[in-house]
Amino acid sequence: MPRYNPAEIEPRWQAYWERHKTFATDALPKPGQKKRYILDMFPYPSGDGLHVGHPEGYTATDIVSRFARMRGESVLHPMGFDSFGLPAEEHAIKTGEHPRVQTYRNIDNFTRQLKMLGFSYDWDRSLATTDEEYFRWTQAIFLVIYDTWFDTERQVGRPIAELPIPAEVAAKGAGAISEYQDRHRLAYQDDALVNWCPALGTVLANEEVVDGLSERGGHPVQRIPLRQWMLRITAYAERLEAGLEGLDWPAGIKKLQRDWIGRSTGAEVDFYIGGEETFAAWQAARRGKPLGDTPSNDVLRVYTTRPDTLYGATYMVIAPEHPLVERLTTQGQSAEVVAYRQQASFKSDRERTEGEKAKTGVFTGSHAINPVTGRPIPIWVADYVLATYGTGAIMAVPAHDTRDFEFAVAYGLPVVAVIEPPADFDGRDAVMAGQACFVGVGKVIGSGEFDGRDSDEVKSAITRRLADAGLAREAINYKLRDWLFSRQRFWGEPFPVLHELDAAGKPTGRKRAVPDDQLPVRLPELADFRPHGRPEPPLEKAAEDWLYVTIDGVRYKRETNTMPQWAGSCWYYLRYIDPRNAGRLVDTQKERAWMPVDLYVGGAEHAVLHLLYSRFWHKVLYDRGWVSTPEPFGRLINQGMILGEVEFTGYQTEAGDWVSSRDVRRDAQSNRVDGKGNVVKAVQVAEEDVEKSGDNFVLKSDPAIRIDSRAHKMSKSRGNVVNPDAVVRDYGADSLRLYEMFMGPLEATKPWSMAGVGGVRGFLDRVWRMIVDERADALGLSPAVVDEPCDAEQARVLHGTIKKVTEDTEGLSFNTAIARMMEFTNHFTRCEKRPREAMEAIVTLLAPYAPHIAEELWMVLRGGEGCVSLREWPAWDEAALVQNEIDLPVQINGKVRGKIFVAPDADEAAVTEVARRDERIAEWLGGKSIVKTIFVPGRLVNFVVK
RNA sequence: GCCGGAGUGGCGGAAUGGCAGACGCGCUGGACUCAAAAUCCAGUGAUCGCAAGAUCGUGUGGGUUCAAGUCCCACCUCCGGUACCA
Repeated sequence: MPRYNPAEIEPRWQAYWERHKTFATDALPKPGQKKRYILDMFPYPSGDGLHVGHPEGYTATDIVSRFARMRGESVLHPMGFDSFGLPAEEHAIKTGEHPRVQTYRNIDNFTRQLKMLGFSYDWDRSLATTDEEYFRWTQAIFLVIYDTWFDTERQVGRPIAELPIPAEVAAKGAGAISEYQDRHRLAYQDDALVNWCPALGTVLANEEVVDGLSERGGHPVQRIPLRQWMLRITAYAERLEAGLEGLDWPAGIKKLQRDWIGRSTGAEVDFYIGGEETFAAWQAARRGKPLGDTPSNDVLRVYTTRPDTLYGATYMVIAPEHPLVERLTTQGQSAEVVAYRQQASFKSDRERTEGEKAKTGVFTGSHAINPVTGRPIPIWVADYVLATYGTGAIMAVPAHDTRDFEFAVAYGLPVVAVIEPPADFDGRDAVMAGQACFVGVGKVIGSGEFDGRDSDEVKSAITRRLADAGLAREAINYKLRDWLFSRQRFWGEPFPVLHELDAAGKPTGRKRAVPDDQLPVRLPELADFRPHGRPEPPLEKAAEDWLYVTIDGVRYKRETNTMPQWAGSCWYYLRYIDPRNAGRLVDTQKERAWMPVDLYVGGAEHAVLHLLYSRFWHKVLYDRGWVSTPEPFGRLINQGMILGEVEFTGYQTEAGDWVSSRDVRRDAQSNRVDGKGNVVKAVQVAEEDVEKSGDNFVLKSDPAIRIDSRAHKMSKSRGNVVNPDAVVRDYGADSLRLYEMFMGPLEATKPWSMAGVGGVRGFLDRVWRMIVDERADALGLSPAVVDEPCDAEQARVLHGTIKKVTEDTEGLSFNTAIARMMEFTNHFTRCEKRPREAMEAIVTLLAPYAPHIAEELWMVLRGGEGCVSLREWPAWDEAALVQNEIDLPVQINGKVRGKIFVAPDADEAAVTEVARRDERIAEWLGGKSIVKTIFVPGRLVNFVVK
């Protein structure tokens, strides 16, 4: 009884592919073949093993890869592991087991699971970011970045040796030059705030801090300044933004990146703070002189995107950290300002910006002069202005900015409208009276010579006028900040940087790169992974012989920070191209041959950071001649999230009485309560106890009780996680693959359904029975499979299926391709005679989707002749698709009233003629006159009657 | 608040402006069986009707069109992201 038995078939074919290296990729694309680089976002090998979300994207790329190979393309389809990361280190702290041990154990498990699913990766190219041969090159790339400065004029990264040194710097000697270079490198050190948790004795990543408390333990977290490595990604803001244009990425992802980069255009304007008496003289002195890069010390410089509202600037605000705060604070205001600044310093950026809190601030006691009105306006300190954006100071225009308006209302500052809202604007009068805020475009008023013009047109006009007067200049700003690149962690790449020490063992401030022949800088062996209780990195605990090195007689201390997890994932796609190259990060010829990535599939959670960081590194490598394409990833697809099975949730009181979900609310303590305020608990309700009533689900036993139905994210705590191992055990890998592709569009969020897995398994069973004789003793062909050609209808189904599956696979519409293969199977299962050519074709079409069963059936059909995975993709015959008669809907006034059988290419006259003869149509037309006939050849005919 | 995405049978979903609900799950009935499972066949949006058939139907309200799930306007709900960037 040769039943379909995936548990036996699948491991056998996996072993076959591995033995024959079926999916090994040549070093270069085969001559004459199109190259296709198809990439998955590689996983972090967590201890929990593969999640069913992983195989979703991996199956999609596997189908595309197998399909491309069958169409004669050279495919590069690799897989690896993003294996640095916090969990392994935490595990080490807890158990004392080295992170490396756990990491590679997890990688082995992931590899086993991925192989179990039959993905056609070239496993010889597999890599892990924790491999020394890999991070040797991560360190080398860091040194390329370290060796690069950004030439703003030419918008290109160049070797630091080419950085022009100003004469006055050069005059001060080697130390000054080196310091000057350090200030211009794309990798530089700066003091930055880190999350230090004294209770845990460790520094935390931002993701580990929730509401100012540590995620684990809930201990308070302080922000303390520490010397950090930064990467100057802001230098590339312009190019990262511009480069998005040509990418075949989802529009939403591009927009997210654009918003993250946050380019805005406007003006920098200098406001005089030297007092009213000297204003005129100052103004005269400024005339005709362009604004310098550093503002003179008698002005407060602001950045604004709304120069058109300058006449309405009634006060100014500076950030609490602004360098001018102390100078601007008068004696009388000092106590208040000092207190306010101190209070603000306790809050993290996140706390300061979260929620729609009331705005707070204090008056400095000083005034600036509005350069266009000549009137003095007060300068306030408020934390709604961020020191890290623009100039850290703003001109406040309460009439035309909601934040400024709120602040002005709170502190009784004047609101002066300088833009008149359009006549049809609702709160027009309130705006004009200074009681509301209007942010739109309108007519400029109260602005001297600019009155009466459109506000958006005045923007540049006013900037030009001020620029002539030496008071402003056009400016571009980005929200993007430089990338804080160091972590105080053990399990990461060490920085290949050495800090020079003087004879006394004190740092001189000078640094040098670790020489290339000394890479990689390996992690030291630590006896103990527990935090040492100081905010410095764990590597400070390393043995002296690791920590200190002498080169050419100079003693150095190693950098002890490590790189963030992003580092390894920034460039892994390049290493796959040439994974064992010991001399270069990637061979130039191979890189030119395979790059860019043609299809990149992964979760939307990486829409911003990973994809932005990778693009940044890639552009630096491009500028420095290491790679040949300006962008790494040509086409990007985000797979949707897979949710747990749909759950029905009801609510019960303590006493066990049902409460309708309509009456359940959250109280102030966020308990669930019923209408009377009694606390209720959520309980799961079985599907069979629930029925639909109107738009809602209700309890069958009591239709007055409404039940919630929803699918939730899979989570351990919810207990709805689906384990791929169990699915493969119960249904087989082909069923898991096929189900995940059949659930719905790749990019959609969709709930899991184990019954649905059973459904596609049923389909594979049917395919099996269509071809295999299940009643025979040995594996052999069903007697229904015959060496005869298809009849006309079979040919139509066959060629229609080839066409649909080909087009849908190309378009990544896997769900509809599978549906079509099901229709094929339904049709041929009903046929007494199943022509061999049709059976061979369906097995070939199925091969990318369910490769194991396809190989097995191919063996049955062809008796072990070759391997279907490498077979040529079938072509369809358009001629087989044409029908000699179709049923054409006949509409009367847009409603289908009948169908007629006509030739597909019948013309309007013929169709009308046949339709009029049709009994039912004639009845509908009876006594009415046809005003108009709409005829769509081959689709329908519509009579408009009166 | 803002920015995305989505609302179609009991459920997942399908539909270049042209027959709404392909395909799958579930359900109902039938065949096979002593019986069950498995398999095969048929049916399955709602309402009315013995039937032929009719009417309604893609979140809501309006509009464009011979024709709207699809296009336009206004709104509602859900999901995801984001948080004072001047």
